Amino acid sequence: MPLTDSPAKPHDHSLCIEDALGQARLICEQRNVRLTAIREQVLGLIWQSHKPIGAYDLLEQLAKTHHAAKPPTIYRALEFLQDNGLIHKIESQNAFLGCAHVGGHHHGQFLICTICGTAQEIDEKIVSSALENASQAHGFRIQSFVIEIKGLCATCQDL
Amino acid sequence: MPLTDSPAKPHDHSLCIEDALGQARLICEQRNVRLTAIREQVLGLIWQSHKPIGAYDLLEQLAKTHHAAKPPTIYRALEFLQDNGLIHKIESQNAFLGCAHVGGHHHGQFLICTICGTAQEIDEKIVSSALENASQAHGFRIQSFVIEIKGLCATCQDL
DNA sequence: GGCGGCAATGATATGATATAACAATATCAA
DNA sequence: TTGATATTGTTATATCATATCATTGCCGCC
Repeated sequence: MPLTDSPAKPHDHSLCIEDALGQARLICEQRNVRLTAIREQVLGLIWQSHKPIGAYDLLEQLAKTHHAAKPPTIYRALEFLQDNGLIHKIESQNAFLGCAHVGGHHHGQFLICTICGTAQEIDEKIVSSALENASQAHGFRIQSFVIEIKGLCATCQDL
Repeated sequence: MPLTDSPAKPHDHSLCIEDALGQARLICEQRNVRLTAIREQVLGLIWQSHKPIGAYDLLEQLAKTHHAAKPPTIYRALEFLQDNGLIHKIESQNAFLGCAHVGGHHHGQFLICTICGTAQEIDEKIVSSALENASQAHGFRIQSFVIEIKGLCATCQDL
């Protein structure tokens, strides 16, 4: 069962990527949307790292094989991937990350290490229900949320 | 007791502003840092709205009375105000908001209305302890966090 | 008071992130 | 095949943010 839940643990990351791409193809087929070559390539580039990656860094990578790539090329692919729940944007870094829980509801919770830069996506019921309770207490109805927790991952604490 | 906890409730907002500026002067005196004219003016401009405001919108306002104002002018003031816990940045909007709980620890929790744009700062123990629990479960040590909840405020739900 | 050091601001330039608008091409169903 | 729609190409520009160095202001110290 690849798509390891922890970027901190060592693992064969090429399996993560293949798995993510495989899931993406399935999802897109189910949703009847087109995972075109550009979109798939961008998703692959995003999955090559457990760190969020910026749009212009992606562009630089993409441009190596796709000479015509320009900012809109990347941003369109990113928009598509977000709309279909395949990636998340880390708002506090203007950077993008593969979604570790495709298919589910789509607001992530992220643990972002301030040393190594990895971002681990979690999906903790205790967090979402706390948000729900707190919001209700203020008469507020949730549509979505941004949860970005900064600190030290297990590995970097031991350095 | 001004500095109302809910921008949704009607209130005399000029009191909010005066109160915020008064608190800011106190804090800066205590911390032995200078709340200069520019910094105070920027803080006042930020407090004129319960909506997060962008740096260039602030610049436009500031420039009306301060002809020399340029982007660095604003960003320096914003940095100072953030460093001293007087404002927050809303990461998902690249915009700034007065801090409703000056003096305390400094990561906010925000309820942001997708209709009217107001952002209410809350400080719910249930949320912070849920984040703490969830992080610990993953061996992660929290340094700070970004919590931005989007949805409908009480007022806009009734429209 | 004047002088030296540091904090704050001025000024210019540029970097980094993101989108608008329209043209050209590809895909696919009828 | 053709027409409708989605995708990509292309150019330009909007928006957000910082680097750098010069100048000014503040304040303690002699």
